[in-house]
Amino acid sequence: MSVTIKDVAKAAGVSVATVSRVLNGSANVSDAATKAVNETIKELHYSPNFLGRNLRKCVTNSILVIQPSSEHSLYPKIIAGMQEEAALEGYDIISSISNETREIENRQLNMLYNRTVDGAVLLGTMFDAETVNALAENYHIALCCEGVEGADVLTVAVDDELGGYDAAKALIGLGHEKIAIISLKDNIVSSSRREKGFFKALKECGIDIPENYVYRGTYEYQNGCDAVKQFLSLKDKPTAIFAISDILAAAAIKQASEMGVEIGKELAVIGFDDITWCEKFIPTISSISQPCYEMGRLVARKLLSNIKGETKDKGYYKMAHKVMLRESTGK
Amino acid sequence: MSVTIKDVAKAAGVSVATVSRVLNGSANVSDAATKAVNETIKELHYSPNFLGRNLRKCVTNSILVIQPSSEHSLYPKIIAGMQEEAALEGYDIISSISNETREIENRQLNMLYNRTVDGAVLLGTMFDAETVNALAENYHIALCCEGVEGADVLTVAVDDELGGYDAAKALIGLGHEKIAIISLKDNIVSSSRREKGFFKALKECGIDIPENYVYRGTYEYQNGCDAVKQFLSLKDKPTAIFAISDILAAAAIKQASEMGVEIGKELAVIGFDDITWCEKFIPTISSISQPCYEMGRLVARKLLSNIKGETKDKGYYKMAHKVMLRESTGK
DNA sequence: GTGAAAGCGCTAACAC
DNA sequence: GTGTTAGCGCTTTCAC
Repeated sequence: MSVTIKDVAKAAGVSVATVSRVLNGSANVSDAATKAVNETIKELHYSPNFLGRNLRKCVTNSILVIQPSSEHSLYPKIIAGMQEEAALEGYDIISSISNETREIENRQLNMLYNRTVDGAVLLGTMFDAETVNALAENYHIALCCEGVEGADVLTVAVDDELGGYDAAKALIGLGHEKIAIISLKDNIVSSSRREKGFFKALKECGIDIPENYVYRGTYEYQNGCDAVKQFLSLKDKPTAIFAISDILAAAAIKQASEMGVEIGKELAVIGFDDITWCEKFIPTISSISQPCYEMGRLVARKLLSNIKGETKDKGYYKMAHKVMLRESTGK
Repeated sequence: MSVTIKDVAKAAGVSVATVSRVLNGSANVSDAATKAVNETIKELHYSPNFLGRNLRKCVTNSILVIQPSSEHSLYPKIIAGMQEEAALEGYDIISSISNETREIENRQLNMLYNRTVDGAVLLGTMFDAETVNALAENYHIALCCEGVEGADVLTVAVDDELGGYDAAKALIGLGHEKIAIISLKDNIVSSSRREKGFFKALKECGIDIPENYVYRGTYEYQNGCDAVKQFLSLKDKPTAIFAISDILAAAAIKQASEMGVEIGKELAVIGFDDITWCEKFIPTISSISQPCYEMGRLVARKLLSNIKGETKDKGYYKMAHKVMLRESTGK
């Protein structure tokens, strides 16, 4: 059906080996042969079948990235960084979405098992340390954005604890002492670290918050609304809120606004991640910024280096975050 | 290095053919053999190498989807729909981002040329009709979300013209007559159709708008701001704006708010696409909703049917949109 | 019900 | 500088 290397060889009057050599720019091929082959390739619209090539070479030149969710606007930026870096080595990045489902995630990892890709990057995984470690034992994988507690796997992420710490410090620095937090019920590494850093900062500054200043739910937008409803129903209302994600921060802001609270004046809100909408929102949202693009580049570079066998890097790389203060925390 | 079908055959005491039969559930294999093979597979942690399988079968069971941009929040929903539908047929969806660059898009289409995927869906392409047609001639491709004028290729999209028409009608229905539009300078099919529909509605209702009620720029957020600055600097200001994308609508709203205009009262704004943030924004944004998930499902189903050779469908499927009225157009 | 063997398209020894 | 050939891992006829 489709034109193969054999067809090209025949039409160009050379052997398949020569065609292959031209294709791969390897070894010595006479100018005449090179020209003949290249012309024939164009004429016949030949494109090498990578299934054959990859099978033979035992590489695919592509790596998979699995996104747990499609709604998280950091991921595309990370992937863009990976793409840029991977392209330098002739690698493609292909991505898929697991919908935070272990079953789907595993199905997608099949590409790793069945050698359709050379490696995989998990932007947050549903697997536990044991599973991830076993995976890393046999394949080239890396975690990005979200580590796994106890995993001994190449990881690139911000220092979430320090991020949470800095968020709290920023609020304290603005004079707040009644600070509430919107966090997660589930024990997600990044968020529990952010929470940990938050409390560490409070403790350092001698600030003690009541239990009902802590709301734990899910990442869902609605949870941010519910949290604020709880906070604003208290007789002693908080004057500031740290939300462990921007979506929750946006929800908190919207809910508070609807309840007539002036954001940035009566109530300060800071989020985490610094998604694009933070500076498009009304008011603009303060946040902790992750260097997504750089994270993507780094994780790709490290993983590729592992794949190429140059290293067997299982390091945990902590990237520097930035505190972005905007209208939601006052001016 | 890694365990192959041969290893399994040897360990299980059968031939590779039998292992293959068990793997594919094909033909008759004795219970004993089946059991032996399955057990050996588990023991050896065997996973078939798809490069071999795919090469042999001339299929990859995966289709590629190319996103022009990573910032468009409709795409993930469309892809989710595709994934769901494709899974039914045992197909994987893998995606990549072209950054609206023809060169990158073409590089990613290599996966199609070199048979790494069985087909591709383009969520808006930088290619012209001729190129797209040539592509469709030799490969299985489909367009989704964004058609190409003059292309004879399987396409799934909303009726953009009708969408623009309905948006204008909605504003007119709310009593507006001074209606401005934020559109694109570039001749992108979807936006020019939206614009066309907009003007059609105006004409039908005998409404004539001055030239400076029309702002044409890019998809960039900043353009929405600039547009509003222009509109609000006029002595005869518009009372309503139709933005051909939600990002531009959000920008318009933010800019107008900052200039002290009360959205929904003094100025109505309606966007297009109905991205998630429309109902999270302050105020919530009216928009024209696209049935993303369904579009993804349909395009996957149709493309797969083409791939399977059941059809050679080059139809243009128009999906029904919905008008979502929210706070930005008044209550 | 099972095995032997051909061959998918390609690359890389090896020989000349 | 070039051709011949083995073989990557797999499926599938074709015998038996």
